[in-house]
Amino acid sequence: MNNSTPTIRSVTVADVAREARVSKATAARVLGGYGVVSDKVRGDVLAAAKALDYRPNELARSMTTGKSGIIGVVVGDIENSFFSFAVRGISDTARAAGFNVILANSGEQIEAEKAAVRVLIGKRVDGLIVTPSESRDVSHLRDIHRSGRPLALLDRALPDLDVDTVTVDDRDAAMRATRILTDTGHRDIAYVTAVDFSEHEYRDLEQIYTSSVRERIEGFLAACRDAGIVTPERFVRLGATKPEETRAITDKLLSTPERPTAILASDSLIAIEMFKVIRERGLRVPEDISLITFHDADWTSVTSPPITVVDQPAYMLGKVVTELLLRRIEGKVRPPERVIVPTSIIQRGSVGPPFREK
Amino acid sequence: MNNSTPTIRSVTVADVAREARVSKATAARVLGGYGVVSDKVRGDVLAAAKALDYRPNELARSMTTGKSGIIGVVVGDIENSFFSFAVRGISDTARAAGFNVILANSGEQIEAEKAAVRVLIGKRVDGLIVTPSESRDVSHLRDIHRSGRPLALLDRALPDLDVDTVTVDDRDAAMRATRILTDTGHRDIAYVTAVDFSEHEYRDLEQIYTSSVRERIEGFLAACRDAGIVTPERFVRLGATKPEETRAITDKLLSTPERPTAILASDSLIAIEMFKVIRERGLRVPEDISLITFHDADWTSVTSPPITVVDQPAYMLGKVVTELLLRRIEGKVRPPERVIVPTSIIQRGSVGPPFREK
DNA sequence: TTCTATAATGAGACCGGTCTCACACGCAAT
DNA sequence: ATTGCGTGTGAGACCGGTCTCATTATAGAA
Repeated sequence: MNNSTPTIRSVTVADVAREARVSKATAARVLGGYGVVSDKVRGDVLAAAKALDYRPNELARSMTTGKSGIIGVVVGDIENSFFSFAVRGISDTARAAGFNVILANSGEQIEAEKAAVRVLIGKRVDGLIVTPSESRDVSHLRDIHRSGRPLALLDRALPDLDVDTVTVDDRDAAMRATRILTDTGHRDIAYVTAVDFSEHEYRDLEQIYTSSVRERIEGFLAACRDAGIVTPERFVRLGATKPEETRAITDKLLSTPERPTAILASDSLIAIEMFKVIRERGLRVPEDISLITFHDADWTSVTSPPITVVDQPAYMLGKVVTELLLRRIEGKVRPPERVIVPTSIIQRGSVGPPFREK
Repeated sequence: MNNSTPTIRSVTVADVAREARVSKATAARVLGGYGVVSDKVRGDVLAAAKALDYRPNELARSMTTGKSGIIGVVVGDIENSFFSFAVRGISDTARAAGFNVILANSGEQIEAEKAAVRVLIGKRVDGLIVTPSESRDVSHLRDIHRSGRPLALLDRALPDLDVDTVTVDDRDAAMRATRILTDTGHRDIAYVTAVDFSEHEYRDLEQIYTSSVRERIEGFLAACRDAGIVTPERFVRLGATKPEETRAITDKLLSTPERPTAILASDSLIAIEMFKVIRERGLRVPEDISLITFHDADWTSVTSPPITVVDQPAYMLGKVVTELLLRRIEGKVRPPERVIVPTSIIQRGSVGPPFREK
């Protein structure tokens, strides 16, 4: 009697076969649902399986078939509700197709991303969905692709990597959001984004290795220039990766006498922190400062005033990227697709004309 | 040249062994990091592995060892930020111990929960963390436990199932929150919760099969009775599982002339919807109606006024339950633990004396 | 009746690792 | 010179499925 290890050896096809008095091959046929078997034998095997409470070992099944039924997902930050929704879209779509999802968080660190990819490849996932945190180092992604395992990119495009990609119209969305601000009369607009960077100051686009971040800055700057604003980049701030960083950036931004009269935040985590700082400083939105943020997070509709947002269809993004990946897993050979999902702007109450005592 | 199937057969230990001119067993020894090998051979094998870009097949490894390095997690609703945080706590703790996580969403449906458990068992996860949606039907959980696979329960206890369990002090938390309301003078307090139920009316505790929901109702009713409120159950509402349901409940609750003067919401998803309805009806918080909710969701601190909440340490809950599970996976034999994590109440501005034109 | 096509079943290889066991070799003790 | 022991290596079974191929039984055709 071995009670040190309580693990009971699980029931295998061989056990069922023995119980049903048929060969392992035959039992496997009915249990695996392939090949042909007579109705009588099928009944016997099924009865034996039920009696023994047989549960197929998916691992062993995966070994031979080479398919694991698992999709690996690497996102930048699950805590960000934009990603939560995307992941929900991925999970739902995958599950509907009979796939499971292993989720890994890269924390936007390239090394963590590489490690996650390695682990998932080791687990022989049937395909990967990645939110690449950098466009400089894509060797690990190229490896996936080369190994024949389907790869699809979410939210961020990689110019060097020609695979299925689903993004939103970041550049355009940033332009439209900025235009709302300039049309209302703003000339001093801050753009605050989360790209990992030691300094908060922006120098030029060459610093930015994340496509979505870059395109949004481009769009922001373009719209500003269209409106005749001279050096719009003076109010671009990077590195709002954590609440404390965002707070520091916001504090500094609002402390100068020629502070911006409007802010465009690149995600809702940044915006909520900025909103808190704004309120703590006794400033009013939109009378003292206007605010627009990317992502229609739940909180944006319950503040006073509610916040004008760029609504990114995150769930849809996840759904579409998964559909693309699944098609490729099914072996359809076709040129890689680059889908750009349109965004819309939900105008609420956080934008007003600039306040400026002259 | 075979370009119909781009899948390149992956490099195996046998390939590496051949390249390094050693036996498969020896190559496996250095690659797997077990047994003894001479330094020379180790070098040869490692060089061959690097040259061939060998990646171990975790699936095959799991087959023989019986361990998959995966923890299965079944939660009620990932969209709920309480669970997001808990899952984050689980993921972080698991990853730190070298485990991966497969996440499944039950949507609080017992059948989906059973299906998820079956799939995860099939994948031979090393252990499971489940948020049981019902206490009536626990056969599938008992099966896990019986199969020798460690199981730990999150957020909800099961009286019949003696396994590691981590919950919060739901009853006590509900009492404390209610007492804040009664101390401020409220006599007509609504309690709105999310348990799946066709009707919204509450009859008795026998209806409730989810421990946390039940304990909270108990706590709420007890605190009301302590304050001398006669039939506190008249304002208990069930079935706020979706925004539309919550909206319907809230509308009905606020339409009657003897409407409640305070509300206690069992989660932040319910509370945000109620808050919206309250505002749409032109009611003010806390002048016209007081509001407390479970879970310190981000939005609760940016409304005007900010919302008083029961702060549940969701991340900590996930962390603790994972630690318990990991210990058991490591084979430590010990009696099951039931950990109750304390909550705290964060008083903000959503509670005031009852308004009543008499 | 004999031959052949077809259906049903069994035997065993295989997937890619782990791990047990046997064996060869070298060196110290007897 | 013989025995003994430890170290390093190889051969091959094993995990629990899938799947190919051979074999047998059965029915229909010649």
